[in-house]
Amino acid sequence: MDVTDSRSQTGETGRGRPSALQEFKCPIRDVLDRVGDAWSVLVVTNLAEGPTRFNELKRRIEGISQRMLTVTLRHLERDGLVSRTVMPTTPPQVEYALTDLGHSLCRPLDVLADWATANQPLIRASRERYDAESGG
Amino acid sequence: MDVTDSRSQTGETGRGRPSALQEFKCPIRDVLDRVGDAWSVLVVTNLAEGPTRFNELKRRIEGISQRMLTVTLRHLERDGLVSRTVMPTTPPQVEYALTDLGHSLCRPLDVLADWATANQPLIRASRERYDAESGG
DNA sequence: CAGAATCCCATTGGATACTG
DNA sequence: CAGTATCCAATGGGATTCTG
Repeated sequence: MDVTDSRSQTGETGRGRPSALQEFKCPIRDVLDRVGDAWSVLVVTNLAEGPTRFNELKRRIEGISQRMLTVTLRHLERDGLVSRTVMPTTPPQVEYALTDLGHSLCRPLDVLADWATANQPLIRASRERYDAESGG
Repeated sequence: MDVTDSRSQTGETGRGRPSALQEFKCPIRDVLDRVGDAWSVLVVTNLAEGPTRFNELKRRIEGISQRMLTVTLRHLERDGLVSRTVMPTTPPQVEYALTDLGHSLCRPLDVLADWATANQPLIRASRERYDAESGG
């Protein structure tokens, strides 16, 4: 199963990915990795509005597969960014919510999003210019 | 060759990855992707100190492969975050530097890094707790 | 020095089917 | 509803080799 991360404790897979920076390169890389993950950001953003149930999240984050939503939520829960509450009903309901730590991430995320939004036009333009010069 | 991104213009690979959010999900995702990329951040951080040549970068970002440094620099150049200057010497020297846009990214990056640094202990602790409960 | 090209395995992640 | 398990295609990225 690919949900378990016991691998990440050895820090060495053999070849695969660097794993290098994970340990000795940049001590905060593993934290940043979660931000780089597209789905994680989407999930955190959605949960910022309030506690949400599994399928509601799945519906809102249109395009995410069931598997990735599960995996992403597990990661966020493991990191203490998201809490998971099971309601003993039939059928069972599970509610996900941001923890305080999770909420605290929203600010840095907003700063980054603001930068991205503000500079997206320049970046897009730069890409078109680059592609035009390369291709022609 | 995997350096070309003509794929990203169609926005559809067939199955592979979502590519979904790339276009219609989160318009700034493609920008954020660059931040999520471990190497990109490392390169930008290093260039923030001043213009640097290829092999000097490779030496400083210990662990990066030649291929990934090339690919990463191309991406950053395409996005207009990094400039590439070829000095007509023998042997040729190529100097990479942050553009104004590249420099402007440093602030949001710092904010994020500060958050990561400040909260890493909590996250680590949460992970250990989670792993202990799951494993035991 | 600064890359480009090739080879190839490891991880990613969608699709699908099954469970409590 | 809220997952878990399995299968498999596509991508990521290190290692290696070759060039101007």
